[in-house]
Amino acid sequence: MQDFALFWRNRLLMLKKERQTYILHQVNLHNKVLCTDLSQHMKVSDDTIRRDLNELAQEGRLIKVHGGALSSSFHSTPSDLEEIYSYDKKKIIAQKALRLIKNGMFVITSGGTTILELARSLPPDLQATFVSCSIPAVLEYANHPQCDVIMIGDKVSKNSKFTAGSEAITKIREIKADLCILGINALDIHHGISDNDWDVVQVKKAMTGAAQKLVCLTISEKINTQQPIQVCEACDIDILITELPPESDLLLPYKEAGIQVL
Amino acid sequence: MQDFALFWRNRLLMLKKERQTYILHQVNLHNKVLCTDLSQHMKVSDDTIRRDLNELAQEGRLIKVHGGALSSSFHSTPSDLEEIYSYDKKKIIAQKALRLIKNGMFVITSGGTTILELARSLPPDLQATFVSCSIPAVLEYANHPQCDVIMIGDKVSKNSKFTAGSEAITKIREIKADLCILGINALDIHHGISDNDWDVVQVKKAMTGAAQKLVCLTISEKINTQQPIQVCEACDIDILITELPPESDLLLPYKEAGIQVL
DNA sequence: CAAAATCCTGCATAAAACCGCAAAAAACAT
DNA sequence: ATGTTTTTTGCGGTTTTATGCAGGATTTTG
Repeated sequence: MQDFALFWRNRLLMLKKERQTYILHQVNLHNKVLCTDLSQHMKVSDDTIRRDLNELAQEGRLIKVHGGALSSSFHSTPSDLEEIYSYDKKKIIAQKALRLIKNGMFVITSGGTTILELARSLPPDLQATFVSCSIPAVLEYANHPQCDVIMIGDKVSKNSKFTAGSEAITKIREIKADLCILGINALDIHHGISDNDWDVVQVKKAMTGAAQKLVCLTISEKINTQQPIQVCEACDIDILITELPPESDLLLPYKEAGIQVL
Repeated sequence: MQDFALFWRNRLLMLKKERQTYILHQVNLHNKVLCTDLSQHMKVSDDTIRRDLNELAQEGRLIKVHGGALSSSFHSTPSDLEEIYSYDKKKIIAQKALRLIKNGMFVITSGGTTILELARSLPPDLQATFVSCSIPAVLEYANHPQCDVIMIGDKVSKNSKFTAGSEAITKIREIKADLCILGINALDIHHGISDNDWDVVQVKKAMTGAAQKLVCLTISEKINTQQPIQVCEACDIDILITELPPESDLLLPYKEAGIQVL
């Protein structure tokens, strides 16, 4: 009977972190959560949930509103200023990445603002084929006069406007591109590339295996940071591009790990 | 199953901020919104909507006027009267088509401005799944708070921003949806539905076979016109929707051919 | 100018957020 | 182990927020 008690204790009491992970999952899935739903669902008081939401909101992982919370990616909000701030950096990154793309190449890319900047910067006389799951990226590529564009289809993940699912991954696995260019959200020498969205990670994982060379684009702020879910090891990266000069100290460990830094 | 309760409560209750985001979205799309429309759509009182509009107006996100609100982005006078006129027709068509879409349905649609208008008019509490090859349409569906969206992937046809090819057609053939809703460019009692783009026709052909019911949307100007390539026969259509009242003379032949006219 | 629609203002109410506080649990140190 | 500190959680009471409703004022419309 002690086992029984233990069972229920394990069943009913969710650790704080467990709860918060679950909350984030729900928020990213449904774009919104209600305090009352969550408290009923995991059998804790409203206050506890509210405290969780406030903490998560303070970390910027969601947006707290009266009655619940909304996904932060859902609503274009204060982070826009920061986006504008790093716009210049992304432009530099895009320029560096451009040098890798040659005529006739087959390139598979992720989404994200850095990739969008790359797509906008493509020289008009380039003739290449781009593959992506990201709807905004595909639209941007489609504006190019010469390049071919292939959209990977599947269920659309609404907050981030990209397709994800087993169909998408199967399709990506059928591809062997010349380059895979990923915009990444966290890179650490030990934890490799990581991200906080399950679907994004699955797709990126598939993409890393779908090309001869793996190129990663990121602003330097994201270097030496981690996110919950791993995409791949750092040593899987072939080329790393940031806005910093290649000889910067921050990048030294990655060079030593055999990554080409631009 | 516990998720089920959460599921429904999420759909019944709309957070204030959620509402306001939705309102802004509508305003930016249509350049105007009516208080009464909004309150009916989201099933809250006029007062609540008015308060929302006032708050948003105070933040400068829109311009409050008697009876509703206008987009603040370009309050330049609606220059193109014809544009507005055909917009009204399409809005009528969209409203009629809405009545066919029930909760839980699986709907496959084409692209085009009429379909876009339909996507924008979906009631916020609808829960359905939409499949499409059209990138603008998918983006529009993805803005809906509840509906699932599936993008069919393939090579992107740049001028019209939709995917087409054998992969897409194979994928469409795997689907059996409740409804297929096509925005069409030409309809004639003898030549059926026709279009002028080879890829569009191939995709539409596949779509007509991928659903139990075929619904066609078109403004009356396109009735009794022809285009070079045929999609299907007129008698394959189950339901025809135009901006005209169903008893209009123009539509008589189609009724006689066994098509339900709305 | 009159009727209809829309708005504002205050008020009532229910839900949600906040504030301490105390108990329980977990982590830590001895 | 055992006692101490820290963290986490739930509870009661209070304050704030969100929303609908009723009326009278105001605007639009024909």
